Amino acid sequence: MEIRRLRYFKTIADEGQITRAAKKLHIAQPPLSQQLKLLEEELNVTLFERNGRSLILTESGETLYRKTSDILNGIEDTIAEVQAVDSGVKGVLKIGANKSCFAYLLQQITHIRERFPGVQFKIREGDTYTLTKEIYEREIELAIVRLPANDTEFSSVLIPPEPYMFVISDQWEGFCDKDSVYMKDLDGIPLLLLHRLSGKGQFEIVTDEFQRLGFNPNIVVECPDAAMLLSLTAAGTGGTIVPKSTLEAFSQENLRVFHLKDFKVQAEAALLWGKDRFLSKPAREVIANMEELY
Amino acid sequence: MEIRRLRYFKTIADEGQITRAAKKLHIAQPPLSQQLKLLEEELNVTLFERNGRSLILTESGETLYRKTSDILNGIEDTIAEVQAVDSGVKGVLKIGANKSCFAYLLQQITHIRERFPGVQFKIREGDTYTLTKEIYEREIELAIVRLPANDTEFSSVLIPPEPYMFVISDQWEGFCDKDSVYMKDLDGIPLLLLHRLSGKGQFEIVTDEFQRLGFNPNIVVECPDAAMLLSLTAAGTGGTIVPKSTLEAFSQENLRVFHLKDFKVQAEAALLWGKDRFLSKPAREVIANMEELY
DNA sequence: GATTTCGCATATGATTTAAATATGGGAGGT
DNA sequence: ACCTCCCATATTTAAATCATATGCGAAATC
Repeated sequence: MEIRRLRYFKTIADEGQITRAAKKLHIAQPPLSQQLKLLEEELNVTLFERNGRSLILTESGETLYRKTSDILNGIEDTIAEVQAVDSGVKGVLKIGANKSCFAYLLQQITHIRERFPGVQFKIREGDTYTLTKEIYEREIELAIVRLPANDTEFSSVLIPPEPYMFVISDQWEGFCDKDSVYMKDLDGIPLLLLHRLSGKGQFEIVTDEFQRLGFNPNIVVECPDAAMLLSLTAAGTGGTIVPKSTLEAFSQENLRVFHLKDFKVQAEAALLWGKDRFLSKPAREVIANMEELY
Repeated sequence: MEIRRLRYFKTIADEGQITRAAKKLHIAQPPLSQQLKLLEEELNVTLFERNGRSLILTESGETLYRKTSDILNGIEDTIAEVQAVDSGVKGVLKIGANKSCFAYLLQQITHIRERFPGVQFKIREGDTYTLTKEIYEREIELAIVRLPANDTEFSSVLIPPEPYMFVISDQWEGFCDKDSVYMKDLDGIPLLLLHRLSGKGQFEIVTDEFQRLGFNPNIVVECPDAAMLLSLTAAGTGGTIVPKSTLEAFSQENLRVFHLKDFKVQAEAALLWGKDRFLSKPAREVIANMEELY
């Protein structure tokens, strides 16, 4: 049973006449008579009682008529929904980010919510390795992660490097009173560092930098979660080194923040997605927005 | 959006491959590729992400896929239901009858319930005039009525005439003790007669018969409802004259029944339906059954 | 009651649409 | 590097749909 036939049938039933229905459908009368006949033959059912010039629905016809509206409306709704999803008006954006990149994620979510208020978000958190794997397995479309990352299978928008900041509790006694420090000032301070679950990451970058300057850092905590790290820091466990934007996302009370004057390495992050992957409208919008911003 | 396309789409999604889907659909691969493309163009949406030889549903595609089953099932169910209604397996038989013809109606309902257990009944009760009007207005398909009736607009199956019976309460004192009586025996007995709301009917037939024999009946009740009539009779109000079958339908306690030896007129009834009207399967079955029986 | 009007049905030719065959190209697998 | 598998395009063939012309019967009008 083709939908055109159903639509024809409904119009005939509505108009109570083939001729009038044909006009409404912008076709000639004979093909409409023919299509009705074909529908009846296909269903092997008499749909209209023809008596002279009057058409009256049979019981089978009534039955079909009652269902027809549901079917046609269902199809129209489906088309509308599919197009809404495609246009990004509706849908789910599955996106991941490192905790330390949460500030960027926050920014993009805000942006998408303005452009496409109907879009839902499924957010994954994890280290760069985990998230790239999840892109590969299509569990997420996009990820905002700290570099380095395997970029042979991913396209990316680079986010401008941002400085690492040193953070320590404002209750910490005997620390310098300016707003920037040198690496040597950290000597002896217990350090809490971000640690990735696998692969080379910031932990290695920071420790390498210490080694370059000839220090041997006193690392007391390695933690993969930036929010936890800052919480521990605020509690006075020690000092930590995090990218600047991380501080914006997880702003915490009782923290003092310092520039690190001779810490040359900067935190690099990027928005990643699968090479040649189909991307939803919201995903494309995030990419476009990132490219414009950075 | 044509259903064929939807079916094709669903098959492709199920099989995850155009080639395999084409085999399942018993068509060649190229037209299937083409139809998928046309569907995408029609919706202006990308349904599958094509990457080399793999087809993966996009979010829009997923959305469409989820709805497609509902739509296709809905259509199949509808077809099945329409055909069921047409074949009489399901449906509503709208039928009317005089109260005095209720025995025939009972018989036919029993018959249809055996043949088509799914059929529902809408029963109208009324006098012949009312019921023929209801046929004309399509409120009922069939009517079993006492004659005479306007037969220019109706087709009919005649039911063999049946004798009128005289009925009186068994509490009635001083009445004859045989099982048949003559009209003259009714002289003086208060009579309760069926009366139609309009047109000429049994009331006139019975009174005419009395006049033919030179009696002047003592009519104390005129009532259009046979069941009420018999109830009044059982209560000892008087005697009544009804067709034999009526007694079978509304069998009542405490009644004595007599043949009327010199009452020549017999009760005539018929099954009526609109000339050239479309009739449902159950209606046609009732007609066939009636024709066979009588 | 004759005539006109209206609406459905059929027939035939034209147009559009779908399917089949043949073929090319790109991604995986060997 | 080769072969295999699968999708896409091009072209031809078949089928379905539509339009035009026309006939027929029932209602409406005079």
